[in-house]
Amino acid sequence: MKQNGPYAEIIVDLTARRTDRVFHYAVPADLKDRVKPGSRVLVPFGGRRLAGYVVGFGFPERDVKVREIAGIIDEEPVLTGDLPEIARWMAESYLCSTAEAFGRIIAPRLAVKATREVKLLRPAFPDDKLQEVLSGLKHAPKQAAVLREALRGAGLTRKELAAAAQTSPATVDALVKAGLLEAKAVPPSGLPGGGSAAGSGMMPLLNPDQDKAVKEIAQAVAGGGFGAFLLYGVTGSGKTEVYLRAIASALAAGRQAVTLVPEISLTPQMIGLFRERFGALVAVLHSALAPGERYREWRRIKKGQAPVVLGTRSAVFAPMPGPGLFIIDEEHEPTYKQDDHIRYHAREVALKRAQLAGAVVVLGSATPSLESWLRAGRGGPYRLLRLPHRVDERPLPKVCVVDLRQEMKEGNRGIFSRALTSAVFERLGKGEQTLLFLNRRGYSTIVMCRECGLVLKCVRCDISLSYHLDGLLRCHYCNYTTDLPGLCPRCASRYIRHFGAGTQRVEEEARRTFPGARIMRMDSDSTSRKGSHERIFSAFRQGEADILIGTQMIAKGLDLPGITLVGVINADTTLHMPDFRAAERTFQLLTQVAGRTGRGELHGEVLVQTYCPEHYSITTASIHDCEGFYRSEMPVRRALGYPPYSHLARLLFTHDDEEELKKGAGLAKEILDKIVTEHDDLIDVLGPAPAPLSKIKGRFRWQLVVKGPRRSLLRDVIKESLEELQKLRPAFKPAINVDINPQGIL
DNA sequence: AGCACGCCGACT
DNA sequence: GTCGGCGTGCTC
Repeated sequence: MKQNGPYAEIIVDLTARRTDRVFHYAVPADLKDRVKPGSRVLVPFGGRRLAGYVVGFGFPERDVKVREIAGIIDEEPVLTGDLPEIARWMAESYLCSTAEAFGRIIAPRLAVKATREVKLLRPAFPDDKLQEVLSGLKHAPKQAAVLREALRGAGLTRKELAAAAQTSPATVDALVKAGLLEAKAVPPSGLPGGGSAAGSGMMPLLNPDQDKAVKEIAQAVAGGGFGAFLLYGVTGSGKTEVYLRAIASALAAGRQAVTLVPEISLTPQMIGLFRERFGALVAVLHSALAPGERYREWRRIKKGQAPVVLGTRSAVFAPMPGPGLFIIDEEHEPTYKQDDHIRYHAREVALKRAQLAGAVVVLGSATPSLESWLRAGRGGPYRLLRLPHRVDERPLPKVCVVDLRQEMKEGNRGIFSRALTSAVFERLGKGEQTLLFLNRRGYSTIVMCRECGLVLKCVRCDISLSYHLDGLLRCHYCNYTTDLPGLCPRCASRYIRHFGAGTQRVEEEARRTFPGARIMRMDSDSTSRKGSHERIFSAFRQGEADILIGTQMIAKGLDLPGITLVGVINADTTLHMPDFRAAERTFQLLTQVAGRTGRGELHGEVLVQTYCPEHYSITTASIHDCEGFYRSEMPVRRALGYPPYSHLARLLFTHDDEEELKKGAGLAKEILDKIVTEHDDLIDVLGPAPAPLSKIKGRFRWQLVVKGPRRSLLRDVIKESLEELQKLRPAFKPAINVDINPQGIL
């Protein structure tokens, strides 16, 4: 960053290739002390005023008339440390403007000021009085719930506690007033005196695997250089404890640590766990924070007062002064990839920041992504740490695979197999709970033979063909099309057709099959209202229903100890998504679902219904064999040139006139082909083809899939083609959206 | 992205 | 003779 000149170098807040460069502005005398690198300022630009980011100081290259900065937006610089460099790297890697990257980094709008005390609440009575206190609250169930939450996660604020118990802060106040909860004030600038990092939490003993992992990570952190670990631990193997110890080692080295968790895991219990261990050193960042709270946390992080950061995806941009550790829990989760605006991957950003800062990255998962698994292999850049044993040594649940073809042959065409039906009846008889899990309904319809399980796939891309209203089957990668066959090409059955059942149909059939059972349904329809998601969970946890039917969202995160049976209605919907990650998603989903059961005292069983019982993603998931899955899937990816052996980009073209769109996408293809031949044919351009969702809000969508082994080359080729296309405007009509390494091709 | 400047058709 | 079409070019 240049510091040698009187003029502020500023990137203006515009998303256009032509303006994505430095502009120089004079700094008025009254702002001299406040305009610094990383400041956000207001500048005149053309006829209007724009926000701009100060990136340095210098002189304009040519003689231009320099205007004056009109004002300053924030009291202090917002882009400090490595963040400007990260923005440049993001602009480069994800093909967006620098201003956009800046915007994303400071995104959750930094409101102004608001700095007041935080009060953490904890129970104010001895443990042996608990029963007594709870029985005293028999007629105040809300208060009892609050108290239970306070016991689970010591050190939550009034609002957090209220949210955890699904009540209002007033209930919490009542308990404080009754003297059952006490408030401990923590100044927002709360480094406890003496520099002691520890909160009051007890440290559980480590098993040998955990101990080894902690030692290796701590050693790397102390070393002060870049390093990356894949912490591969089965469900319940105590990864979180390893994280907490690793964080302590970063604090000991005088550095800060960021822990990213998927949205769904950032529960009050999780926050409580961190606060218990690290007290006021913890800052929490997530989307639900009010602007004032967010700003408070942001400032504490920036000043180094809160060196333990816990948050969701965007917390990867937290402004730590000297980051020493980045932890990404459930690193395989697709939520770490932003799927609108700038399509960044938090894992990649964390790795980049760690490289810049000389920090350590820990990627934790029970089912690591293939990308990370490959990198943790022999000769790869990550070190593999294994936690093969569950802390409580409880066995993983038994998984049974039910062959729906067999059901079909024996005349059962319903949604529930006989095995699942009788297993549900068994739970109903014992008063235990069942979870019926329905994978998200395929957004595009696939065609399957119900007798032999054959799914028609593109011979070139190995992607399931989607059935379209025009009666054709089509590959969304390369646009190969074919007619819908009347008979199954493998077994000549007539029962080859498109299919898929929604949650409502499952609910109807469940009500018919299990009369008298209390059934709850949870999907995006029934949970659109905020908080209803949590409400359904808590009602179910309290035994208000026997059967819970739901989609994706119930597979993750939440504890439902009463469940002893999980039924996966149809594993094939995920398995045959028209996406190269379909098998991986299926494996992860089944593994996660299996992790939902047998968490309480009772042990659990999982029944997976499928027409493809011999598919490796199902056979390996059923015996909890992650590595077996990789052994089967990796060669497939390698043979077809998919990630992790290559990089893939999706260019999405949208326009409201379909003809113009097709023309534009075709033109883009020609231009890409031309550039690619200049580059040694290391890159494949597939399509154009209609996107799986071929029309959204009246806008048609077509896509090109570009893949190649080298990411930088892929990016350069796309960049060049985008520039060519821009030159052709306005004759070239469609809007273009680029996603480098998309998680799915929706 | 906006907003100007600029060079050709139908209006007072 | 003027209002306004939107092509193209710049913004410190």
